[in-house]
Parts: sequence; structure tokens; C-alpha cells
Amino acid sequence: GLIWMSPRPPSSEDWPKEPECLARRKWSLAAFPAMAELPTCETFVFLDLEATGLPNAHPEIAEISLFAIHRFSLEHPERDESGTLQLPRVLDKLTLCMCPEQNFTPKASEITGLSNQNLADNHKAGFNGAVIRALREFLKRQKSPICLVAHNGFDYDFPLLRTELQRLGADLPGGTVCLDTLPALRGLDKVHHHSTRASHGKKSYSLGNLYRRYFDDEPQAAHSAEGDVYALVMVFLHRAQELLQCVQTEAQNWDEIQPMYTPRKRRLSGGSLDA
DNA sequence: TGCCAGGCCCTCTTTAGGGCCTT
Repeated sequence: GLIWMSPRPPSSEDWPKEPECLARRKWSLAAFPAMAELPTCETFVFLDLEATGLPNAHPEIAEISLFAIHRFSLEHPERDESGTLQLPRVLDKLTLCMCPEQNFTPKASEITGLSNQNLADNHKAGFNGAVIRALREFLKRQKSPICLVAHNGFDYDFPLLRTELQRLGADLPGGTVCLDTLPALRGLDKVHHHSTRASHGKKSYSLGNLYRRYFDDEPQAAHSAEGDVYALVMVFLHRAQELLQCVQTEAQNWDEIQPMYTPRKRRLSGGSLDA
């Protein structure tokens, strides 16, 4: 006879016991099956965007930087004689600059050092087909599955990148997942907090402050895309073992990332998207 | 003219407010 394989709703027994960073996570039905099927990510692509403003300004990307690092280098960090963590093997690095059509907010221009005038003076093209092809080819060179990593990425970098891609009718390769180091690190600290409550006051989890706290040093080239990716890689590396565990349960499918805003469609420039 | 992010977290909380975090 026919055996009816009813899909069983997730029960508390299905919730991962390890790592504890997820003890307080609120599970959504949408996230659950994806988590169960998530294969081990091979490559971690750390990324950062500089853009014309914050989400309320409907920003456009002006600079993007990506460092591709294999999980092996994150699992086996190297230190120099003094014990200082060394930047892991960066397999490929891509930094692109583009002239946005949207005006920079004064604050965005101030902190990034980018401006519409300067990018136009340098005859820089916008976020176009050539950018998308470069991104795709860059990702194609990395062993999959790929996990994108960004700080506050769920609320900023990933939705904005999705918006810019959507504007040109493009998207990233299927199967890509993404991780946000901001909630991941907060979650990790929360788990251990009860034992060290009095030791630190309120901690800032901005990328710059994490870097200062972990390395007792000033981040270099802050608010350049490449400088911030460097800081992000080092911050990740400092807690790589824990964060790599979090990926299995905290990562989201790229397909589930909602665009930051609905873009006005733009004519594709910079050539066709066909490979 | 009037609009102007938003999800998460903490707390003097849950009938709420405010700060963080990203540019």
C-alpha cells in the first residue's frame, strides 16, 4: 500500500544543540529545511560595499571588494613568531569601483572619500553588465558551495547587492549562501556572557571596534571597501572555529535575501550578461 | 507636499522606547 510520508514539522528535538550560538535563534519554517540540507561550505567570500548612503537613501554601490578564502585556511590559521594571527591565504581578490547615478549623501561621501564628481572625473562606468560578469566569473573560480560573509550583511550588503543585480535583471549563482558576522558574533558572546558579565561594559560590535578589541590595533584604510574586507577577514579569523560552526545554522540562502528596495530598471550597459 | 531603513537587542519590558549597525 501507499505509505504517506507526511512532512513532519520541525520539533524542538530537531533544533541543533551545537553550537550554542543559536540557542536563542527564532526559527522560521522557511529557514529550517534549508538548514538541514546545507552542505559544508568550501569557499568563504568576504565582501564589503561602499555606497552612496544608508538604506533610507536608496543607495547605489560605488565600490565592492571580495576576498575568496578556502575554509582550510580558516581552520588552520597561521601566526608569526610573536603569535600574531596572519592574514590567511587569499585565493582571489576583486575590488571594483563604479560611478553611481544616485548622489552620495554628504556623510557617505565624507566617510568613504568617494564622490560623484571624483568618480565622474575619472570616467568610471557605473554598476553595469561588466561588473556583473566580473562578479560571476570571480565566484565561478571558487570551489563551491560558496558562503558570502559580510558584517551587518543581512541588513545592508546582501540586500543592496541584490537590488543592484535585480536592477539589471541579474542574480548570483544558485546555491550561494551568506553569513552575517554581526548577529553571529553577538550570539557567540551572549552564550558566554553569563560567566564574564562584569568584565566588559556594553560592547560595540561595529567592525572597527571588533578589530580594535581583538587586535588592540587601529584598523587600516577603514571605509575603503578593501580595507574593511581585510578587517572583516581578520575579525572572522579571530573566532574562526566558532563562526565556522555557526555557518551550518545561521547562514541564509542567497535566494531568500530580500532586495533593499525595488530598483527602477535601467538599460543594461557594458555588454550582454552572456558568458 | 511630505515622505525618508529596519530587524535585533536591551531594559527601569511585554499596553515601549531607544540605540545599534551598515553608508
